[in-house]
Amino acid sequence: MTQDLILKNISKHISLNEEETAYFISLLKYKEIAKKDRLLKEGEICKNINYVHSGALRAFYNHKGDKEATIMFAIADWWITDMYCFVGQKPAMMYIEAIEDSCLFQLTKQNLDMLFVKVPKFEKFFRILMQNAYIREQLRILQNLSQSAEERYDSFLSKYPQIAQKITQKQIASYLGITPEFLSALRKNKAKV
Amino acid sequence: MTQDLILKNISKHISLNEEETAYFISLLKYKEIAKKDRLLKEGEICKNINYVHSGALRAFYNHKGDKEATIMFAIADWWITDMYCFVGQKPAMMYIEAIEDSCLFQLTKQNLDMLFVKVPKFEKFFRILMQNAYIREQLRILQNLSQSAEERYDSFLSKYPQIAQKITQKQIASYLGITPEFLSALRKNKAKV
DNA sequence: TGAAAAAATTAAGATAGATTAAGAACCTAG
DNA sequence: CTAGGTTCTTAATCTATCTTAATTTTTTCA
Repeated sequence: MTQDLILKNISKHISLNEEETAYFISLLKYKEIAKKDRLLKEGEICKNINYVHSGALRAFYNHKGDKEATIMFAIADWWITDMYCFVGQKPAMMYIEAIEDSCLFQLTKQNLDMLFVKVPKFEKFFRILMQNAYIREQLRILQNLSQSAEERYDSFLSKYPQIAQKITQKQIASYLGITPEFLSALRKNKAKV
Repeated sequence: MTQDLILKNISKHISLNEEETAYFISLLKYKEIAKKDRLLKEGEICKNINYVHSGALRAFYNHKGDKEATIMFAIADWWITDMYCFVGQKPAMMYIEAIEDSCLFQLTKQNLDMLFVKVPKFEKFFRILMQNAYIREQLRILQNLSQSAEERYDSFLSKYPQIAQKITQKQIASYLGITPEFLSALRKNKAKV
């Protein structure tokens, strides 16, 4: 367990002195989670924002108790939470589940708020993090509105090859908004050509 | 032309003293735009982020020269830009068009960057703005993945009644990701019941 | 005010993608 | 190493939504 990676992630956008670094580290909680275990369940208060040190996670929404809609994947060096419920400390709408054994650093809402007060530079860091997340989601919407399932599958593979390796077809399908059966048919078609 | 509204918008999340207020106002450019005119065209560098003082705007992506995908609407007291292209000062992917005669306050990227340096509180303001935008887009993705066109139409009407009044069926359809013909059929169905 | 343009509706035929069901190929835990 | 559970595939059938095209209604602006 080392904070090197998360500090490097932070240093992409802001520089911290020793004191600030030490304070930041003091607020982090280290957590290991086994494959298939859940970090967050629907209805629970979403207490933490999570930095993925290693492993892979998936956030999904369980629609009417059966169909799963995958909201996002997160692999090493990504941040993940149910942002809506985290910022409002409301019961979660989604599940967050480990796809592999994973190591995380967690920040509670309370600690993050303290961090913003004591080291205001972190406002900038999270401003950029939220900005990038917004841009990513907006691009995904644009693709969902304008592309066919096959085009979206191709985009996904070329944009997130490292993620595609780690997950099942079923999970890819639930991210693309199609059934696993239809994805299977798409793949068969592509293989032919 | 008065900055009251935009200052009130800012004061929802941060407080400014007189000097900061004056400096902020000095960076704003006031702009009026007539219905149907375009604030931004595909390929142009996206120079500004825009606060809507009055009126209404629509951001859309023009897919393969024909189908339009509406990314967002913005009415009074909203902010709008092509965020991806604004932050990277890249050629825009989208069009931004006035739905009605509108009045805006604009901030260039350069002025916004200066603002962040001189009044770091604005990092917090934009952190919250981006956070809310991210949450909104993520919720929209969730709905696109898990709901039928009719359910999305109902959500849109109940979430944005003020916007729904100002726009055409065609624009609603392009926001929902369906054809105007199909939306018309949905509406006919609802009217029956 | 009236002509032209744009939007909305209707309806018929087409299709992308869903559903169901069954078998084959895998994990994974005991 | 094996049994039971997932996951993946295949194929038939079904359905939500698209396409096209014609007609009506509404809006625009000269």
